[in-house]
Amino acid sequence: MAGRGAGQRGDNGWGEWGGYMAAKKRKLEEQFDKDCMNNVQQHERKSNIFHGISIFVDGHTEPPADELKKLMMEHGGIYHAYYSKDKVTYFISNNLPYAKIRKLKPNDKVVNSQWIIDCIKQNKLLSTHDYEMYKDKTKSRGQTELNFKRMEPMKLITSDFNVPNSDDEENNSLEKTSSSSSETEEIQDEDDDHLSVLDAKHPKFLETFLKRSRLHYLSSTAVAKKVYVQDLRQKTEHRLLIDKRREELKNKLQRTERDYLFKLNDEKKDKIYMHIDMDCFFVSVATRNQPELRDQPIAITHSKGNKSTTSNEHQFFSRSEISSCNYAARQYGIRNGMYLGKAQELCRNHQAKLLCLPYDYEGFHIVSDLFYNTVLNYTLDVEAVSCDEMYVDLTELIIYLKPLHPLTFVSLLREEIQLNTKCPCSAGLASNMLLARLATRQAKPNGQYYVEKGYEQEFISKQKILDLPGIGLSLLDKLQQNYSHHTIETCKQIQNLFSLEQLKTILGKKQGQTIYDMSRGIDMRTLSKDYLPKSISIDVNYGIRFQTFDELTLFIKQLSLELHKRLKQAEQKGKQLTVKIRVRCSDAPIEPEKFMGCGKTDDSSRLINLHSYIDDPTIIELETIKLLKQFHFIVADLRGIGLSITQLQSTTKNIHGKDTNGTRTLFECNQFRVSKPVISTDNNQNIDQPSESSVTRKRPIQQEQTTAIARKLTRHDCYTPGQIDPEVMNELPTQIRQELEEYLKNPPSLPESNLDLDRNEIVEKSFTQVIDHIDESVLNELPPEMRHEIAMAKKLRTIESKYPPIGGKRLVPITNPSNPTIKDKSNAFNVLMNSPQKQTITKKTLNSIKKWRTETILHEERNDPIVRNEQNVNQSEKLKQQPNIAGCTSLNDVKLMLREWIETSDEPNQIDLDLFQNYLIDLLNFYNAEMVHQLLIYSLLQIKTLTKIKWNEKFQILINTVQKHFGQMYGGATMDLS
DNA sequence: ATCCTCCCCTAC
DNA sequence: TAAGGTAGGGGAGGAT
Ligand SMILES: Nc1ccn([C@H]2C[C@H](O)[C@@H](COP(=O)(O)OP(=O)(O)OP(=O)(O)O)O2)c(=O)n1
Ligand SMILES: [Mg+2]
Ligand SMILES: [Mg+2]
Repeated sequence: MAGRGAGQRGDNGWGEWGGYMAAKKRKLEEQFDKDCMNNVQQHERKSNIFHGISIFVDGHTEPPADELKKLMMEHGGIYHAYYSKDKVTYFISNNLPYAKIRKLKPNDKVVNSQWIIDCIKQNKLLSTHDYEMYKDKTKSRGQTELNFKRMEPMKLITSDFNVPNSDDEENNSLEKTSSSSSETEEIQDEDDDHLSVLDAKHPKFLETFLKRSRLHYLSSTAVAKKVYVQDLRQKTEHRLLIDKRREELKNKLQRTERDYLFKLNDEKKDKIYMHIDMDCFFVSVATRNQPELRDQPIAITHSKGNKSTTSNEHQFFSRSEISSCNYAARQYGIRNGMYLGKAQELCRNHQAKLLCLPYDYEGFHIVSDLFYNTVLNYTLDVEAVSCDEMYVDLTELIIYLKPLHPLTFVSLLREEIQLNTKCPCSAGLASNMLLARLATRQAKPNGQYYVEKGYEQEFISKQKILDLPGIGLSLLDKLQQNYSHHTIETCKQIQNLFSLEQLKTILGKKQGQTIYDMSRGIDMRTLSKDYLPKSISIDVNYGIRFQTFDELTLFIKQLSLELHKRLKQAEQKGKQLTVKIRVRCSDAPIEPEKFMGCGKTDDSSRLINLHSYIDDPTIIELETIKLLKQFHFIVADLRGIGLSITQLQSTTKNIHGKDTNGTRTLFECNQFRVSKPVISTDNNQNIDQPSESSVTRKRPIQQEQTTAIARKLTRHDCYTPGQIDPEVMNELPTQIRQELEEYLKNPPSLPESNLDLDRNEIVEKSFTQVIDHIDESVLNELPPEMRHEIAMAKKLRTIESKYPPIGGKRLVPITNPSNPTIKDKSNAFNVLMNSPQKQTITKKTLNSIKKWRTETILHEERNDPIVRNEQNVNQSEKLKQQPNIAGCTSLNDVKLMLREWIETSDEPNQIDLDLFQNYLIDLLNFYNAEMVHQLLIYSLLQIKTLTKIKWNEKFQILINTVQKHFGQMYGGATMDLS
């Protein structure tokens, strides 16, 4: 109460707030209208009271950060998007979490945002004295526990501000953390890392994140290996090397009886596939020089695992993910991908201690290269799967070495791998890839298994469905839905319980067929040897915490640049850009359990067709922002973003992809390529080093250019007349610039964007951005009209209803708006606000629910597959649900709501209008034209009797739209509304 | 029918 | 604390 005392706000204060609220839309309009490429924003200078003051806003404040930013700029101050020790004079925060309070340095001042408001109100720089928070802490460090107790009253004082729900946890964690004597040293050691260590606002975030992300490592190395194998395949030197190695092997082989007995029935048709995979790869690598450790349970995590605890206390449950765990750990039920906390718990139950080792990316590289090269020394019939795994077609090799049992060779091969890498691996052999892969599972750890001819049926029958590649919990769940009386587990059950037709109905045509085949051990795939990328993308769903659109823009710039680099590296350009966002579900807490994680989100994506093949970072950035603006989301709620380039075309290869033997570059990820790969195997027979062989290779494009262009032009209509062919520009030194110029001349069209409406929506978006930060007590004192507006906006976010597609223009048939049973689970607002134009709300909403279920099942319980599939809402059932608006379904309720709406607003808000319009269309689709008719009549009557003149025009548009829809349904008829 | 967009799922 | 990326297959349902 102190900060914004009642006395202060009386006349002046609230008028100002009102004005402030009213001015908001205009200001935000300005902000979003400005050139996106440039973050520098012009602000009208109103005073200079904050001259020399710079602030850093942390946590959730009221008003929100972007408002504070504007206020600072308007009054001569500086706003920093990211904390920097030297530049920032004040932290602005209403509720620093304890973790951050702990790290405050002696001179750091945390000031309540009210200070800024009050300064502006009085038009002078006030002392921060009365606004400082956590003061005691900053004066006497090293006595954290005491300090905190003295801080308590301070917190109480600020209790009329938003207090994060995490507060309690923080309090609880105090005793333990504060007693550590090394606490203060830690603080001093931290420098720029100071606060909010690294979220996506930090300029180095992306770099750091990618460097540390294991999943990024996996993705990038998988591609790298595919490229590597493909490159090698075209090298004659390497083929000679293989011949030599095979010859050597043949000479030193010591055959036993089984070798002489082994025969392929038909050397032309029979196949021997091998799937080979390193055992607990990351752990094996990390322990390859201390194999004595391997008897105890080990996991690879980012967390050191020190905080391991003997209690179940919430705050010590580590959400650091286990990348890989060894077999000693698996014995206790620990699995890859499991949270460390859970693993520690499992260990504790067995009186064991889990050893946590850090990632050794350099080691992974070395071992992975050795692993690949050891195999590739014998054959090029290899399909890379990942850094620790590949398929090999052994047929030809075994024929060459005959008489030889395949397992004899595999034993030798695995021995050699073990020798070279000091890491174990396992291999599965069979007549097709599927069975080979399943055999590997059987073989692990450190073993091999051959599903020989005649044993295939027996083998497949006992396999678990979940072990089939491509079948996960979701698909299994779908099957389970149809057989609730059995627990479906094995392939045998699939064989017996489902006909092909059934499977196709349940899972779709292709997946049905695939599962039908797989459950019978049938797999007709062959090694795919021609690797052609179909998409190149970058996703970040971690550490995404923005407060202003500018911060987001800055991050997009980095993403675009990174994506550009990847395209370059892959020598690809693309014609299509897809932007994907993840937005915090409204029912999800602001901060998820996992630190800096994305939590439960609603996802949306949208693509744009570019008019030419591009890889330019600026274009990517520009288009991304354009696409981004078509979504409706609250910047602070953004939790993830992804850019993807598709419709790729090689910049060096023949267009028709008819494999011009040329030149494929090694698409390697620089972050992880910390040292040159070790290429020598023990036997000193080497394969060319991947990176130098292909990355630097000059490409022979000139000769092919004209034909390439000719072919391309006949193949695609991707060039508008008069446009310079990018293929030609390609070879010019100023290529990028020209491309950009060209692009700017002919920007791709955004089919349904309507500028006016766009802007309108963004304003609304910005408005909704604030509503969460409005305190209840504040709300109550607002004038009725404003209160209503806020209430409506809030409703929109919590009710199950829909929001019109971008541009609001296109009329789409909307079949089903809502389902009350979903209401609490899925955030309709995010889903619907971001719904694609051309899709029904129904579908998107249903998907969202499904996803919610799956995520609950897969993520929260993902290591506990027993807990799944309960409340599945039948889709056809959903279609029968009443449409509703703001939770109202009955005619009377809706009428009451309408009346309130019309009564309290002089002018209808577009969001509300759209909401209503779509509700009416829902009703039509629900064959309740009668209700539509009554509601429209009623509304018109209200507008008339309450003399809301400004409503007429907008409402007429709504009516026209509804009429049109009505006409479509009823053969051109119109409703009589007179 | 087939294509297109926007998803979802799976795998490492 | 923690580093939840990405490629590719495929389905739903509207557009053509
Ligand atoms: N959820 C996962 C799965 C895997 N990986 C990483 C770590 C693994 O070591 C590597 C290889 O994955 P595998 O599926 O081959 O698993 P492992 O090699 O660890 O064990 P296995 O012996 O079962 O192959 O990928 C990961 O980071 N997160
Ligand atoms: Mg493995
Ligand atoms: Mg593997």
